Amino acid sequence: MPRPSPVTDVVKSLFGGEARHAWSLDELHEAARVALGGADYSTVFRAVSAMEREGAIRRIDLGDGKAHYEVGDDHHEHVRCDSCGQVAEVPGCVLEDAAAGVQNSTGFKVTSHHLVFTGLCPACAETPSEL
Amino acid sequence: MPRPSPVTDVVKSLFGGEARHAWSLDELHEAARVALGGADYSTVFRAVSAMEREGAIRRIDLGDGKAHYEVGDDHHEHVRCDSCGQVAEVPGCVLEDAAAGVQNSTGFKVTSHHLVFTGLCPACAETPSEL
DNA sequence: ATAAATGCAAACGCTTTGCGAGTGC
DNA sequence: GCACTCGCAAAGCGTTTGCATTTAT
Repeated sequence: MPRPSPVTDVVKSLFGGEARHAWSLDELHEAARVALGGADYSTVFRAVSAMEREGAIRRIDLGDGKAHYEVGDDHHEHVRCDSCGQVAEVPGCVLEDAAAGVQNSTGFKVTSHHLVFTGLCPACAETPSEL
Repeated sequence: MPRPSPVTDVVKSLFGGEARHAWSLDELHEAARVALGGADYSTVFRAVSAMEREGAIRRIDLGDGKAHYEVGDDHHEHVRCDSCGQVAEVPGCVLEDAAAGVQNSTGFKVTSHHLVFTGLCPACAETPSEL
């Protein structure tokens, strides 16, 4: 077994922790950097890659050009704030049956889907001046 | 006014033409290169950017890491084949009301969404050996 | 001359990899 | 000594931009 792996451990704990979902590599890197005295981007990347390979986390694309990762237990969709970038998750999956419809209308055998709602989070929706 | 602009013209015509949807820059570049004797990637990019700026086309993200563009009249979703990458469009928009649900459950003011189904196109679903 | 389109090459942002050094066991 | 993690630096990949050239008016 591996012995000390501060960076990797921190990354793992980050996913274990709080309600934070959909980490980007930047965010993970920054968090790791803060938690320890410093951590390299590539090390964080490798930790994340390993976790993804093991199936512990899943990579998702939120349409902002960056890769995001989240713990891969349940399947759900996301809402991303156009203004601040905050991401929240949508409780249920509204698409289970929609997939069937798609299959009928296009002939594609739908195996998965990828949905992101965008809009404004409660906070940004209130502030008169957005970005 | 601009005078001769072979590349740009070809790009525009490509969008006007056939049933081809969701062009990637590569595809546009290749098509333009074939149509004329040659065309530069950046020129194609600029033509596309201009069209996007004018609202003639819309950029969409199909989750394959590349930018895709399509004529921006109606709003619809996509199905992309995991095997060959072919993209088909899904007739209706199944999400109009779903967005309302999301808004209720998350508090986000949903202004847009971005959905891509993935799976296997009819052809790839039949062939026993896929990529 | 002027304005515009083009090609070329290089910059960029983010992801990914090669490699050498440090370190528990 | 070995296996493993880490950091550094550089490579990749796709997108974007700067600049000099050509060309139709």
